[in-house]
Amino acid sequence: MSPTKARAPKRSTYRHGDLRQALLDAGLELARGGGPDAVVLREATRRAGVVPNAAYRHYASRHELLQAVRSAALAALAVAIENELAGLRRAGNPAARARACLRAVGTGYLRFAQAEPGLLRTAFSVPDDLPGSAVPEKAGSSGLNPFQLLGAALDGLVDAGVLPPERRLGAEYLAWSAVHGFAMLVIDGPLRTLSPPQIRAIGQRLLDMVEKGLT
Amino acid sequence: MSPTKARAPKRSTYRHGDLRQALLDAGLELARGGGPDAVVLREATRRAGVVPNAAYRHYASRHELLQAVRSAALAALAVAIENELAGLRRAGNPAARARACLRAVGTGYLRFAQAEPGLLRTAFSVPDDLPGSAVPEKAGSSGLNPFQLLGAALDGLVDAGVLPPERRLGAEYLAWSAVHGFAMLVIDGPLRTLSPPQIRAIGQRLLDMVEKGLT
DNA sequence: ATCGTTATGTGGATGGCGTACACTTTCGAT
DNA sequence: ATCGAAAGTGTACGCCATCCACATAACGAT
Repeated sequence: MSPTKARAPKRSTYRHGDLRQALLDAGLELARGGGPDAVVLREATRRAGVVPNAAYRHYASRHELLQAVRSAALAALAVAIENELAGLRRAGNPAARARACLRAVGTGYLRFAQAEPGLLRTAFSVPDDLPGSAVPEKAGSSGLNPFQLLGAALDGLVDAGVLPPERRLGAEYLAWSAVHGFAMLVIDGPLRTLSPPQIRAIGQRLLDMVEKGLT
Repeated sequence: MSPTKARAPKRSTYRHGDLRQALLDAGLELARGGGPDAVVLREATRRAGVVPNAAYRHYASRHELLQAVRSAALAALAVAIENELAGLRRAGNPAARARACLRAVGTGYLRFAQAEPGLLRTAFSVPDDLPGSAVPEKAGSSGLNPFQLLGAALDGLVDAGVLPPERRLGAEYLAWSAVHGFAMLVIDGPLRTLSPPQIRAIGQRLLDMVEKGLT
């Protein structure tokens, strides 16, 4: 018979090389497909070609692995936003440019939500226990997290004279809430069944609302 | 010794009476405390004083029970919003009244989010598989679900001449996104650590933004 | 080069979970 | 009184996270 219980994963080297990273990658893949609940420790070790317990040499628990996946997912979101910002054609008018920046942050967020719903859900899933800081630490390639990218865009609006300075404080929360809420309702909420074009259209109107309501 | 394995739950009657409802209640209680993941079938049956498998006479799977809990949680949200609307002092000006209605829907939503975070998270958790309609069916005591209550408030704005009719279509999505997103970020997102007064203040500004951005 | 030390994986076990199948008890219609 | 369906129980399986003891390979001091 073929060995039904191939318990010991076959690997040329006893050492794995970089199991920690391999587990993170596997976890990200799982999260991509099924959100935070799909990040199953045993499955991650399976994919890394290693016995379940090996994971505990690198993460104290499933929650720690999940936390690492969360951070990575958040960083991926930051990268997506940065890409959106990078693809921005620079309009002459500073005010228009500042507005475009804010919109780019929003559309980057929404684009990511549609492209990687599992990762977005994971990034913002509850950390089960950890108190955690008010705002995520992890950063994208530019060293900024999504929240900071949004803040920068808002600063730009103030500099361009579009947003009155007295309305700047806490404005991140307002803009973020609108975009995040829409993303969530679209990903797994009641707006799930809207067609992609509908979603894009409403997304644009949402950004209109934010822009108008904020300034 | 006390019987370590009290397998057969002690009940005077072999029949339970209304196990279906008892399981729903237990599930709601679990969801209240820990969100959708806390709705554990075995624990629900335990609380109902019944063996795990008994649940399958009333729900085909854990997911079906969870779905029932979801509906109940959504109905609870609708009730909370209705209460907020009921407590509204009727201003003379129709326009002001319509605005107050919209605000009441928003504040009811946010109040519920703070009072029952577990239920709100459960109400909007992903239904795992079911396609489901675009908008929840279940209703509060007035027979309307939260989405419909919001729609009614927006209709009122149009009637009062505050909201241009051409902006009415899809306006629910915009308002809902903002409020829902804020609720989510506050419940288990990065805004978790804000103080309740801060939250209330920002919540009001959020509603300002929606009102201004929408009309 | 040798030899511990220690980091890293393995094996085996425990208890919780969802759920399938077969059995038993009770209720209500006949 | 009888019998069939409805509701609960028992047993079992496989999956999960995690604990403990053990094995092995890589590395640094000698």
